[in-house]
Amino acid sequence: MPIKQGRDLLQLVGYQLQRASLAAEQDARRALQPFGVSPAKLTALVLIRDNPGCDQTALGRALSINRSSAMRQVNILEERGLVERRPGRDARTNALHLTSEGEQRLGAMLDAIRESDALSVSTLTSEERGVLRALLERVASQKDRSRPRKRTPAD
Amino acid sequence: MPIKQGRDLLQLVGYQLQRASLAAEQDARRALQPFGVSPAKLTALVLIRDNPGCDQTALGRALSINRSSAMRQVNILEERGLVERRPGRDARTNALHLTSEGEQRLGAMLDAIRESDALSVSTLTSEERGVLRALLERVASQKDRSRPRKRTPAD
DNA sequence: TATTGTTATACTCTATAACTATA
DNA sequence: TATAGTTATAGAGTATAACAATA
Repeated sequence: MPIKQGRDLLQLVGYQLQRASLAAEQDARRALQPFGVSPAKLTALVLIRDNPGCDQTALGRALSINRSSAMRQVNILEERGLVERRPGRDARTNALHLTSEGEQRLGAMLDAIRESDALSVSTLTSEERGVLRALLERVASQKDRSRPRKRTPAD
Repeated sequence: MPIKQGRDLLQLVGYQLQRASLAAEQDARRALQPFGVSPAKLTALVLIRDNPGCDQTALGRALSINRSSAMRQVNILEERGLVERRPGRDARTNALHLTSEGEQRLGAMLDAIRESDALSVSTLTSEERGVLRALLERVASQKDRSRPRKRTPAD
């Protein structure tokens, strides 16, 4: 017998967000499996491609992780030959770039993820998808989340 | 200098879902911190309260985790005196119930989470929140996610 | 002093695989 | 055979705290 989700959960936007996000993430993970990367790593690759020469700390901020965690991700992408560290704007920083292999593979990954994304929301009309994306963008980019904000994720 | 999110990311509903979900989850985590539980554990508590006597495997399915992972969560909730295992419908199964302390604490947790949830979507009108919840529900409960589905999370 | 990268360490959450005891 | 619980183990992802080099 299946479990009931009562009103206390269903009324929470955060609960629905989590469930929808998890479902889409699993779809994406499956689609990216042949490439051996997670959805988060694909995001990192796209950010590096679109911000060539960025440093690890900035990348981490964009991914909502701290620079130590960002380093780990970059290490993995570098080991796989997708990303390289070049000398940065000063002697402390690395400039991140995709390798040519990284650029090539990323193209195929994006094809796969676009297909998977469409499947994740295949029950919505094209207009509804637009509405959803716009509402989500407002929630995600809401600056004041009340409460004392001190650090950006934590560091 | 901040990092640019190009169109390749912004056009993906899954990307926006993940960002909005993460933001709301962090809000929830902060709100629940005084209670020492994560958002996922709150979900487990509500599901147990609303499905008294359910077993661990069913709980896991509702949480999209397998029975081994469900066990770990129940162990923690039991250690904290919020949940108890009683004899189940047959000798293999446990019947999960909230303790009286669990019921009491859950009430306060729900107050906190409702407030946090409202803050997470405070830039949306009440109507927009309803639209968002409805759209998310359809994405989350979409049954056919194409591709060969065999196991429910994995087991 | 502040910042970047780095390392070591630990924690949370999840999964897999195997075992047991039931059914 | 199939199912529920359990255990041991491993992996991914993140965090904290320190340190060195540089600004």
